Amino acid sequence: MSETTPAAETAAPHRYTAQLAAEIEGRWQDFWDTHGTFAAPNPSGDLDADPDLAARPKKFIMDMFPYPSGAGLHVGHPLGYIATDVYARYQRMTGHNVLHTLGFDAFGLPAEQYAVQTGTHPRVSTEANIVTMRAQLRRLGLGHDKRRSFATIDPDYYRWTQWIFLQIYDSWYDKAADRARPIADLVAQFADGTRATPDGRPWAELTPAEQSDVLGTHRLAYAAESPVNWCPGLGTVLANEEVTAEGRSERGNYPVFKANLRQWMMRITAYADRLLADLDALDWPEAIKLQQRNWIGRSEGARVDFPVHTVDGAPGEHAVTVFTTRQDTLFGATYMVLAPEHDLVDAIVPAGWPAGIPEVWTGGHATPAAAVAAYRKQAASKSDVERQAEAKDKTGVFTGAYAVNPVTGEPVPVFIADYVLMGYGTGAIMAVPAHDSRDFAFARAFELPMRCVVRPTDGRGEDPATWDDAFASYDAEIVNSANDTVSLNGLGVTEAKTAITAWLTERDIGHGTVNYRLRDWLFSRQRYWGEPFPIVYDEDGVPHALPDSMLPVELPEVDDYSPRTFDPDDADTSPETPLSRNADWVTVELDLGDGPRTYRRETNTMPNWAGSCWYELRYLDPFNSQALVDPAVESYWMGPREGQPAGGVDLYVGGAEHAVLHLLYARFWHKVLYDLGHISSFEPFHKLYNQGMIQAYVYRDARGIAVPAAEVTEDGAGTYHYQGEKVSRLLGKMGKSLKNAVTPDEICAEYGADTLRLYEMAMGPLDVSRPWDTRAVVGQYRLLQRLWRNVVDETTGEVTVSDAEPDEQTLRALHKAIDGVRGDLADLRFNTAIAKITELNNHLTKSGAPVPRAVAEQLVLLIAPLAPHIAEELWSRLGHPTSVAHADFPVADPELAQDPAVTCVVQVKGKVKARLEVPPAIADADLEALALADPAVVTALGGAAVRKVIVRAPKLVNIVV
RNA sequence: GCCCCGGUAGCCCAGCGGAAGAGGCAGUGCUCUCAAACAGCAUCCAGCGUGGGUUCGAAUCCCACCCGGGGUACCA
Repeated sequence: MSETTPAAETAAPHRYTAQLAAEIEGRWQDFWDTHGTFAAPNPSGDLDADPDLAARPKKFIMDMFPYPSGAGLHVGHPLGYIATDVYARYQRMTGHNVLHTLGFDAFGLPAEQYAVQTGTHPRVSTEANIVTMRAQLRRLGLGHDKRRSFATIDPDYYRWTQWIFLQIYDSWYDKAADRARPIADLVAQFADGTRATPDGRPWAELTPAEQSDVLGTHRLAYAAESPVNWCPGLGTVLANEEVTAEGRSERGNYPVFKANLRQWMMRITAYADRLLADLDALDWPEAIKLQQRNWIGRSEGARVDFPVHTVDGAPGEHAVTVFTTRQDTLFGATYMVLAPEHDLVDAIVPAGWPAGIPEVWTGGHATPAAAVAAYRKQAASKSDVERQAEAKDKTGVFTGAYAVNPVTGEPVPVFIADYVLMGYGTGAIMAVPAHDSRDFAFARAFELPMRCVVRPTDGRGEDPATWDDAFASYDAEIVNSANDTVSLNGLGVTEAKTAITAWLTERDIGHGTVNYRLRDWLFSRQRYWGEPFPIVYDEDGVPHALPDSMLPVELPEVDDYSPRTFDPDDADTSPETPLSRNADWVTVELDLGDGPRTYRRETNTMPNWAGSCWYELRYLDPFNSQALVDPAVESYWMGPREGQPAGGVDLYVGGAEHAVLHLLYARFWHKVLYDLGHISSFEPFHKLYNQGMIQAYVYRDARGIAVPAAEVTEDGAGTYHYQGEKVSRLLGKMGKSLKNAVTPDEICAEYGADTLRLYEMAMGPLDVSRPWDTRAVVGQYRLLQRLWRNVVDETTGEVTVSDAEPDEQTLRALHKAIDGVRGDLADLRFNTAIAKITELNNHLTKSGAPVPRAVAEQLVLLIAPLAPHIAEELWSRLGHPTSVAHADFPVADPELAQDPAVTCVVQVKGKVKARLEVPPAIADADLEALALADPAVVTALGGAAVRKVIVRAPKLVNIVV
């Protein structure tokens, strides 16, 4: 955009230019800060300031916690922040006490990696980034309650993160009560014998270490040896949720390996059912609910024991338990598969191959043990990518052992194969090749028998030998499924499941069960830049929780905070925690109640999800030093109420990429705190909204390298050039590396923050992704210029509004706009709200006359949530001494919002033949008579008999002949 | 493979059972200007991805398919 020339400035010295916008915006931002315009009062406590405001209905509006990136913001980042700000401002103007603020999620890998790259201490670089980001966001005019902003790295904040960890650590899940309870209750049960210890000895006879181990199997936060995702390239272990389907780290895209390590875990699985069930009460996008449901992966089925005998051993020596959702097909189970890592494999492998087995079963090995060892080695060396790529080609090997199908009594061979996963169900399956496509593929590859036990409904016949794939439908009848004591023949799938489950239960062979895909949450990381655990170990290695008085456990200053990383492909490495290098800090003398003793600190740190698991609660009461949140304050802002049975934040806006990770973890912590009586809501976020992405064109040269988008030229024929060379164009993400980033700072400088806000909101619906187009920004700038001109004389700077009464047409346009804008803003349809404001403003511009004051003021109020700076300025120039932020939003007069006459379309056989101007309240009968009497209609009918008349007063009459 | 979301003027998008268009960008012409930019005024532009169906009537509802985006993936 070109500079305003001196000539133009002379002609219109008071025009709304970027310079004027910048001046106005800076001035009002200062005003808001000075006057605490957006400070939301609490009903009690140290933020209790304004009882009148606190008496209003509340709205708690939140954005997802950003991490303060060192790279700076591009225009895509603030999209959600602007949207929540517009919504919050609208709610504030419609009589609500609105809490809206923004803090920073400043621990974790991104902040640490940035710090490592730039060679500065994470705290220094992170705090500098926060300062930069705060300045960038301030420029947008966001109405945040800045008193309530904090960062997760503030010791005052992570003191409570640690406190919550201890609450979780000191809790267990009481299945009978279906809630978490203090671990002390469990200790009491063990102590008084209500609950037996695992080995039956009295509780008091267990050593402290043994007691600690027993409690560890119940605690909601526990340390355990388990197979975890070890990422040498990052030097840390990762949660399942942080590993992509390709078996790489979500951050950095490094290979991830399975390793058995002692790590902290969170028993989120205890909450699987509630996390699933409570989704129903939430106002979330269905897609996100679906992703959470899939992640939790509840499936109903049965566990069935298959006795296994080896050729050498006695029958029934071992039993392999399988999990199946198709217990109705048990008669069709013709072989079994164990995961290669299954711990029963070694116990059942015989010394030699049984006689007469097909050659493919042995994998060419001389003994079962050799075959198993070779297959295990091969399976372990395969990356998940390879495993996935080869998913269609089933591999495996016979263990040499046979199990007994408990309903048919037939021996079934037991295989190991990597298509059965150790981590799901029991790590063992019964294979029903006729009715499961994976088993079918395996059976074909290994010449295994199939038995049809569900009659196909697609006419393929009952001989699986002739089939191309398994028949897996549920909507069919069971056949070939009977023994001496039970018959499923003729039953449907559902009835058969019930019947066979009852039969299995009666004989103690199996039972109905529910299985979850969800696993416990790996909670420790080998990082410096995270919350330290408030845990120390004594000389016996028994963990001890630190008392409240010793919190926070602050991160020590260290010289070397870098993670120890390794060759990304070297699986034979193990993590080293940066904190362990600091002996002075690790070894500590404490008095935990039995005199001063020497302890060793936990040197893992918490994952970056920890700080974002509960921040919504701290916004409510950020300075409380006695509790994480005052219960009265929590209940005021988040408590359950009409339409929000679980309570929670009224509106939570953020990207869909957090569908599982953050949202699941935060819900889990919230429920624990609820169970322990600290809060009254049992869901953190009532309404969730996912904003779309702002995309941008990526231009690449012949080598495929991105070229600066700003310097690409377009010719008429839709081809693009950079420095004379043809380049390709593709819609993608916006970012520095793609050389297509546009920053809010440059748009603000060019047009002002109000224009940027309007443009981002006008581009399209909030939840849809759309491409950024810098050229189009000027449209919103023009709107603001016209608005300005409708109130202020560009030459003199005088307010030009008249005291005349508005004419009827203008009044109607105004009330129609008010009516529409209210609905649109309340429903986050900012794009259409802006269109309606533009329409009204254009109407006033076209009329040419000075705008009546009454109309100008209402117009300013209408646009105030969207373009708050210009609204404040005009509001002030119109003579109002107070901020527009708490002014009342206009209310439409329903009479005026409706047109006095509407055009009614008269159709004959669906074709428009006449138009009538009728009052909107006209009765159906009157309208029909009017239509039938219309000369054009009479002509069109040509005397034909009228069969039917459809009347949709007042807009349409359709005559069928 | 499966599951979501979306395909309406050159572009971004309204309309979501009843005359295809709310708003914006770009284009074109004109006004202002010495000229240009800015600004203003006017104007051009689609038959709603494709094919079926339901209906008096479909961009809107249903089915199938195509294209684009996202998610997920041997979960027994």
